[in-house]
Amino acid sequence: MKIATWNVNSIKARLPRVLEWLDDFSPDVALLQELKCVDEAFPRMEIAEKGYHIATHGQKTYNGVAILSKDPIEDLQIGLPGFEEDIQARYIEATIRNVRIGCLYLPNGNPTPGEKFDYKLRWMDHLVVRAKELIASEQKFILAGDYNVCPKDEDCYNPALFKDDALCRPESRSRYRQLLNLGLTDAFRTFKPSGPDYSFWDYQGGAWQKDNGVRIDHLLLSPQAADILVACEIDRKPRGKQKASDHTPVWCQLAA
DNA sequence: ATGGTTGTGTTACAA
Repeated sequence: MKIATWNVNSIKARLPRVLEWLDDFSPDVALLQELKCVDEAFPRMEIAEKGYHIATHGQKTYNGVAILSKDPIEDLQIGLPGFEEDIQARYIEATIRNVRIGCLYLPNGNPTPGEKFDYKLRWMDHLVVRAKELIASEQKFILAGDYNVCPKDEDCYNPALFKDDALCRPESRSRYRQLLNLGLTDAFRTFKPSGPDYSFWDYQGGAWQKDNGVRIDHLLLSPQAADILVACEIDRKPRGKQKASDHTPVWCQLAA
């Protein structure tokens, strides 16, 4: 079972890239972020034609998350449980083939300090609470998406430049580590314990050509899911194409 | 350097 996460930066602008990726990579589950459209505007028909069930949580202009799945989508949950007052469309969760899967788009949080950074930290606190609940259920689960967190300096091409960036701030990193300390596994680091491997490159300044990137898209696995993890990779190919998203897909394979 | 990307949706804001 291949599960991929991809911040597409507008599903409307990215539809040709997404459709060719579904053909080429053929994920069993695709978790998309930054749809930038309401549910009614999601290109449901084009994606269903590729053989996917679809669940979306959209919003006008900003944010928006979706789950695409070859298998039926069960027990759909819209929004982060316990954070019902959040009006931004940043979380969707469902069960697919007996695996609980959360698709998240964490707030960017810049500039720091400020209201946006406070919102990011509050959002992460609620995510930790949700992760604790899922851990207690002892089921196979994955929390994947655009975390907007560089876990360590090695996940950033220029840590000094990002010293005060919300992606690298100690407050963001400590909350990310809280998730790991609950027993969650960073699927990517299971196979590549160290090194510069990025999932986002800014559109500006030739960042992609210079490999000036950051690793901020993650798949975190519960112990029961990590037990059956067989692969995890960053697929750089989509980032090199015309009209690319600024993020590239990250995927893992479970023996399920 | 007086620059600089992309997307949304109207001309500023978010990333």
